[in-house]
Amino acid sequence: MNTATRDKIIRTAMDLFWVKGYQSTSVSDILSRSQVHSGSLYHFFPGKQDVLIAVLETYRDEIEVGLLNYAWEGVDDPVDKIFALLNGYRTHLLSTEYQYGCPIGSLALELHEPDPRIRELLAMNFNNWVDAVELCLEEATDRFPESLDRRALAEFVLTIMEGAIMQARTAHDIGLFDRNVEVLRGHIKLLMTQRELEDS
Amino acid sequence: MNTATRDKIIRTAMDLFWVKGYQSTSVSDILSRSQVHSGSLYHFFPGKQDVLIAVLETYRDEIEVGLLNYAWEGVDDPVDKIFALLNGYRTHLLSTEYQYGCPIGSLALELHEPDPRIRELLAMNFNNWVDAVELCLEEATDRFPESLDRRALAEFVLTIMEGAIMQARTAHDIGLFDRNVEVLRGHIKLLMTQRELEDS
DNA sequence: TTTTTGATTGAATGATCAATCAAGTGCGGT
DNA sequence: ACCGCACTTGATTGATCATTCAATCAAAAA
Repeated sequence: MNTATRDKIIRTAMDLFWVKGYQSTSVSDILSRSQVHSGSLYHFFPGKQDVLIAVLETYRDEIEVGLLNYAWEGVDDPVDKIFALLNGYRTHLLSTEYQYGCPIGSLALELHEPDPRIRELLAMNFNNWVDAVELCLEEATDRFPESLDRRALAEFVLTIMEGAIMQARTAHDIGLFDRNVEVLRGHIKLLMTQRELEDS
Repeated sequence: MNTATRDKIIRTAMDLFWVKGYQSTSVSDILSRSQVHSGSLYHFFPGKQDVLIAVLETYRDEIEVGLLNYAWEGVDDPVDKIFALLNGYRTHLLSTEYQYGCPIGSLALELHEPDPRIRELLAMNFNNWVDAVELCLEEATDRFPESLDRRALAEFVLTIMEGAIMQARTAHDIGLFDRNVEVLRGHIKLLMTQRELEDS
């Protein structure tokens, strides 16, 4: 199988879906940008929806190399890692003038009644993200109260990221992102203080 | 001006945009559902986008009667009000099998490069929501640390709502909503405990 | 009564959409 | 040399899209 063309389609679709969304991206947008002809696209994919599936599978398979390794370069402390991850999205927002938010979050809200496979892939992408944050929390387990529900807090961090991006993008104001992250930081500090009290 | 037809169009569009989103709702969807003919729609609105503008203006104008009064029925305590508001979205999510999330949040993420007027209306809707929560926090100002940034916490509450809906809807799992709200509740309790320490 | 005005009707338009397909190309195997 | 097959080309299809418009209606104003 000629992987080059297939991959060119996926990479182009990844970018277009990210910036314009799924519905607003036409198949011919993908074709003209990727310099591929319609017959080739339909040779590899039964339809537009299957391109989306391939895109979501790629995000799922590349979370480590495409996101985490990049955001965590030079960061060792597990708690710092969490905020480094958030800061990655902040940087993207700023450097693209609020055009690039979270590709998964945007798609999740855009596709209201998605195919079960698509919903599952979206959920899986969220899940992997939460897993990564949960791992950080587990690494730092001795700094948090024993009773902490680490999974719930990891899900909470995803929520902050998505909500902060949504608000900052809508208002074109990075302050909305920063204040949200600051409140999260305050919460995490409070949890750590609580643990210190437990230890003493 | 015949307000009846115009209003029928807006109400129908409100519902369709909420469930299907803006792009996935065709003008003929609005026409057939509202039993209005295309000429009438274009008599009142220059185009589809102007229907969206009217919808967003309606949300903006009716936040009190359409959302707050409903969610806060029989709730007096300002802190309870915040969670009652969140619970309103939870109820909608459940009773519609995850079809109805937050209409503003969905539109905000779906419209990637919106007309400035639309972006402004989306921001205004978020802003009014945050204002309402901030007012609750001000009513309860004596229960929170003096240094509390009430605006930031109100924005944070909106973030939780949007993020929690996004995750619960994607996974079709209300647990994701509930756990997010529980973490927020934990944070607010911690803030209140902090205030008690200040007072003693 | 006649005119004016706002609202309605619904067929028609052209653009754009996702998807199709028959004809071709190039290459590895025999 | 020949074949088989994966891939490419690009014109074409039919559906659907937002929008237009001339004709019509109803009721108030003149």
